[in-house]
Amino acid sequence: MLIYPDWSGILTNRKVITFENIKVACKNCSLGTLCLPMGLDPDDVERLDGIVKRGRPYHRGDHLFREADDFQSLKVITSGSIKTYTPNEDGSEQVLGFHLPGELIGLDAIQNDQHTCSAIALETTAVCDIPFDQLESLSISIPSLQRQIYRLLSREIGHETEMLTLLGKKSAEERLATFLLSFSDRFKQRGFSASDFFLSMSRHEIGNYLGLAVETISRLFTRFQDEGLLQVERKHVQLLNIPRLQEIVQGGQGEKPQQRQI
Amino acid sequence: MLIYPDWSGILTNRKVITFENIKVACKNCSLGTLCLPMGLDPDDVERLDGIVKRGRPYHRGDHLFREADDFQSLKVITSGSIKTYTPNEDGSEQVLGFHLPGELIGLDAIQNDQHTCSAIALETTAVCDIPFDQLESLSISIPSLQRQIYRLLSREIGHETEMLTLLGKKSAEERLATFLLSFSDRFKQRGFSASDFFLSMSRHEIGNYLGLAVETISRLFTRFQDEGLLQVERKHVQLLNIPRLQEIVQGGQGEKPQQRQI
DNA sequence: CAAACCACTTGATCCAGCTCAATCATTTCT
DNA sequence: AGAAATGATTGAGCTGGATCAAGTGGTTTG
Repeated sequence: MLIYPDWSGILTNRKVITFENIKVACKNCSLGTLCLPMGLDPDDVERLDGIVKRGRPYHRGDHLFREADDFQSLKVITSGSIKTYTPNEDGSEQVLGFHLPGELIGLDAIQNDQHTCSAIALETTAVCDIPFDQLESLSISIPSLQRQIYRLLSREIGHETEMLTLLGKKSAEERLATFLLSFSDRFKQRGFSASDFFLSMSRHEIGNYLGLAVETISRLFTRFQDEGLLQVERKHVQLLNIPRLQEIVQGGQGEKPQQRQI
Repeated sequence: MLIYPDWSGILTNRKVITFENIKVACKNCSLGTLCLPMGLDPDDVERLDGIVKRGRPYHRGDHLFREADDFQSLKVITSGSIKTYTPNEDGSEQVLGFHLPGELIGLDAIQNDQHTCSAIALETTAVCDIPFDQLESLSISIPSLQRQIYRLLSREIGHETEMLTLLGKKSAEERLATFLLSFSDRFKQRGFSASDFFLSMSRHEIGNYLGLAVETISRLFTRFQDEGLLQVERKHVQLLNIPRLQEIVQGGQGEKPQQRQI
């Protein structure tokens, strides 16, 4: 599924090639408009290319990094998908996000040069590695890159802010609808169908992410299907009534304005 | 309460002084170790001083900015306290945070040069204004400042991540204990008592922030008081058993590890 | 190809926290 | 000072979603 790099040359045994050295060309990458180089001029993208590395692809269940690992580089997903989560003291975890191609992960680790969450591949996944110290140096000499990094960090804050509202105020129904439409939008942005896609994560992980029990997720899928909003079979989802889902996200039917505070 | 600037000279009418022009000296500020200049060397702090402005103080209920306002500058609180929140379509709101002296607000606005939340003073509050375009320029010539901004943005992401776990997984009791200990720590960092302080926000706002009803907050305060964990009267809180509150934050009594996923 | 396992679904029951409602206390307004 | 509005507390009852339990189908393993 999704955009896929061509590993054929690499996987033949003509020659041993260290993955570390594979040259990546942001300028040819289809993710250009979503990814870090977005809005940079061609010369600067060239310089960025100089520090970006592509590593070996990850398989389902492989970790990109774990909480408390030293922070070396930001990762940009180029294909596949990633789950980030924080392991809690007890064996449980909080899922923080699901990440698609073009998205940057590891931003939380800049603070202390140490990862504060873990990242695991949900399917076969390729990433670009951007060593952060080099990115930092480069951003001193490329103001538009510096600006871009500020914006990306700020965007991440904005995303998390939206999640706070989701978890603080929304009903189970609203949460799942929001979740589905988020994927719909993101797939669309990436040139895929907005209404027919595969979710790479389990019901359990969806529930964890949305602050709901697995059973609730399962029941909601059934309910949405019964109401003709979607068709779901295992990980395959087809949205049949996006406008109605959008209504649900807006607060479903009966609003109730809250009294002001202060 | 808290650190207070001396306005006496300004408020006399010897001379009209525009507040915009008041020179701020980060190097003399008691918040140095908490605030933006943290870790910069003295020369660089001097240059930062060149762009920092102090405006007129805000009174309870005044807005520092509102959602959708153009983004001009980051704000650092120097005294008082601020609530940030996102107004929802209907009249309700989601409280995003409560901010104390030394804390930076407006970081979410960098993304689109537009504020995505509103900020309102909970009491008389003074702030420093840091015009962001100037900060950005300055950070190109001061690498350690650039680094500091990256870290602050990353730290904000980390905070919000913790809130996601709070809202996604914790019980009402755990949420309020976390909330109280967060203030305890932050007051302590600022040189105030860790166990005796005033909360400047209403029960309603606490509830909104923690994803709980007002009544739940009220009942929990009563319960905690009955259990001897704290003494509360209106906005005045005295923590009597911080270790026990810490236990509650850790998950109270009976843990229950969750099954792994994947 | 069976056996074991796992993800998911569905049903039944339970309960933490919400909602509704009444009372008080405090602040603000006239 | 008295009235009105706002904020906080407390009680009673309700409910959305959790938990517990059982069953189903898909997938992996030996």
